[in-house]
Amino acid sequence: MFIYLHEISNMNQIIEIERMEKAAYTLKAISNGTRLCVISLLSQKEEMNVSQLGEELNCEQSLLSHHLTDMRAKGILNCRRDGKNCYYSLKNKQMIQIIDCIRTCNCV
Amino acid sequence: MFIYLHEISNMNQIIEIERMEKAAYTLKAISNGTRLCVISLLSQKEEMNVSQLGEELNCEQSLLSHHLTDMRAKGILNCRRDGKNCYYSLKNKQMIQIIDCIRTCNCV
DNA sequence: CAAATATATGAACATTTATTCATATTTAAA
DNA sequence: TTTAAATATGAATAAATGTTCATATATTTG
Repeated sequence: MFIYLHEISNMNQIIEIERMEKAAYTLKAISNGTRLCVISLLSQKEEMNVSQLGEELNCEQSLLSHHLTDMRAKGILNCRRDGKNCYYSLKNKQMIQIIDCIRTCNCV
Repeated sequence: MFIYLHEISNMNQIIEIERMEKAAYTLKAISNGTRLCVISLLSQKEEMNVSQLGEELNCEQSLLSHHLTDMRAKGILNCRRDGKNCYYSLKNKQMIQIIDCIRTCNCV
């Protein structure tokens, strides 16, 4: 089955959709209270290990680990092992902007 | 059952968690390719009716309607009826910032 | 090496979100 | 005043996310 380009009403629009899909993928990965708190904490503290995060967030070990593992898999966090501990940090400092944006945005 | 304030390790943290939960609520409501496209379009065009949005987004009528209704219910969009048409617009212009933020953020 | 600590993993289940389909509602126009 | 157009709604289902629990892995320490 063939698709002719002229049948596509607006090529730019299609590319925009693709970008928005990609953005949605990242947004989904942070659209959760616990995850946003992790990002917020890491925007202040550069690096924290899982136990530290767990204490601050009052989040059960396994659940937090799942969140962290997933955020890491989706390119939001970095992880570095030091002995028994794993230190997480923001992969992309820009992510803080989203938190700031949410903070200043009067919708929140 | 009583809760004593001194048992709460960090009151600010708790408030932060609450804020992040609220932020997550809004973020969830926009963390979808189609929804982000709606916001993006409305950041350029002020107002669009459902048919116009449907054409641009190549999205089935009922599905789009569900998205719009939900975004409206969650305080993201406004809706105004004019004859047979319903015109949607951004309730909060600030929402554009999130789109911009996503655009410039190199994570996307 | 055995025990303890920190963290990860996988499976099962619960909850949310997305999608489809059929039908209802509203308004305009023939 | 029936018909068509634009949009909404609800129920059913599918797919994605969140949560829990039991257990695994890695590392350190006695």
